[in-house]
Amino acid sequence: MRETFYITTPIYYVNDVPHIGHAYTTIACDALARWHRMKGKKVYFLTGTDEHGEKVQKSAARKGMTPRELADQVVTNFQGLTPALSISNTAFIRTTEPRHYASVQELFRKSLGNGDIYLGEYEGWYCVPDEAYWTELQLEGGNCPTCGRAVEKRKEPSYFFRLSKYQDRLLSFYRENPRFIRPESRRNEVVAFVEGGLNDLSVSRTSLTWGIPVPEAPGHVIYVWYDALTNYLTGLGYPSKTEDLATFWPADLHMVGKDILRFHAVYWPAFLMSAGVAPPRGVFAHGWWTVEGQKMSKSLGNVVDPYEMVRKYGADAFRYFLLREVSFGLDGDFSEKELVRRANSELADKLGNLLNRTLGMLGKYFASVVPAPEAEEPADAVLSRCGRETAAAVDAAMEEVAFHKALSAVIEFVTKANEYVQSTEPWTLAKDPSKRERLGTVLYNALEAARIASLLMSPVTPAAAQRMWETLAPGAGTVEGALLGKNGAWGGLQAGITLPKACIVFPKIET
RNA sequence: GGCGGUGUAGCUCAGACGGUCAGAGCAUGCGGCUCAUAUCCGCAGUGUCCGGGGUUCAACUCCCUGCACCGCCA
Repeated sequence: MRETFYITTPIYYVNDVPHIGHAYTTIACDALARWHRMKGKKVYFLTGTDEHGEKVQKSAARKGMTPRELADQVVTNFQGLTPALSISNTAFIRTTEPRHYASVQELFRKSLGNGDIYLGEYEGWYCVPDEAYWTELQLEGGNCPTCGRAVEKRKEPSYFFRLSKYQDRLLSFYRENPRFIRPESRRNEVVAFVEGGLNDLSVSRTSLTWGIPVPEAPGHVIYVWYDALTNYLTGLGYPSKTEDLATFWPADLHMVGKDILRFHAVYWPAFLMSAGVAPPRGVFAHGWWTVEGQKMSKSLGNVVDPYEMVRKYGADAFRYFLLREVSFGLDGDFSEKELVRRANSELADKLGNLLNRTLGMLGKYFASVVPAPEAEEPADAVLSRCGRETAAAVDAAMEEVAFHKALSAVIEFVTKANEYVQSTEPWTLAKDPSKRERLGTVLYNALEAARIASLLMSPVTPAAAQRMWETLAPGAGTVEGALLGKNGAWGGLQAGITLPKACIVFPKIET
């Protein structure tokens, strides 16, 4: 097992307003980061913002600000996601930072130096009023797709990256690293795309001013993807030979939405190969959300605001729903009714109630002091085995980035634990003084199941898991500091300690 | 137009190498418990496994074909 884990979100375009898509990617990364930390790895988790380009420049001009002033103002929309969604990122990068300029220019120089970047001419359909280029395909009825006005063919000098040269190297890279692109179906698409041949890529513009200057080429500004993708390297300190860079590069996983898979799975490794830097180990393309059965769009006014969801339901329930509802990688439908249903039925009624009902009996029958487990009966063995198997199943699921599988395994285990309580009937045992040892054993096992479950849930519902953890393991530190190997073993619940009489971890959401 | 994928209970989906594979969850109906956040547990279903051919002793599972939907590319 590798001892380190470097995971990234895409950098979000600062001109956008955060929506469920941003939240989704970030939450998925956070759950993985937390999981790998729990396995004892050193984790670096990077997120940030993309702040250059046409749109920022124009928005700023409209507001009478410099692009940088605007960026400084709106970057907080994304930085605020960290506390709101309980995100545990290591760092937050902005492409307007001087260190990023140095990083991009250095990478650019490398490819310029070996001839992979050359000066050519970019030609496209230009909309004068919008100051934007469009490709033949993007045009609508021969006109600008955003304003509908006529476009004209224009040329400008541009630096190109010799992407065409990398077709074979990319294909063999995919072959040698079958898990580089996931899920499988997306991998096939990318391979087919590359097999179809690659065109050289325009990586600079003279029609743009808000961006990173091409070194020694006045008037040229580095264009979108070359600038944006490089953030993953800058975040670790590139081009300085920092300890972080040595420790964490190549990245283990770039988490992306399916719309930007190609840039990450084709362009990015090619840029790196050219510059003599190792390509990342993995890219995972996740799906999109519809909202209440409809496509999410500004014009429909159904854009889901993550801040509002957190205000209404709490970060844990929101995170849980996003990762539980769909097979990770596929599209899903976001429905508040479904969110509430899942949170109430699975988090409150099954998981929360397992803990609370058991604490109630512990208070009543043992003055809240945890008894030591005595002679093991078959039902106990079944439960503890299930606990161990669940931990292994969650581990396997997280390795394949299948959050839905991990979570359904935990809920299944919790259901088994509730069945265990139901079938052992501690309330009946309590009426017979000769069954006191058995009663103690049953309650111990039920509490232990809740403790294991809280640990396994912690990457997805960190705040609630923490409440459970400090209830069941008082003084044992935070759940974030817990290790799966050490704290996840069955029997970790300490006998003799006094626990609270009740603990409502997930209040029911009233509708 | 090219390549790839999907089509299984009302809904969302699982179904390794063809023979207890016809399943789970939700929703629905009925029953049980009482420790608990009116929570938990049990039982019961319903299915032309998209249509049509074929291979086989045997196909939801393999092959061909038709239809529908989706993705990527052009």
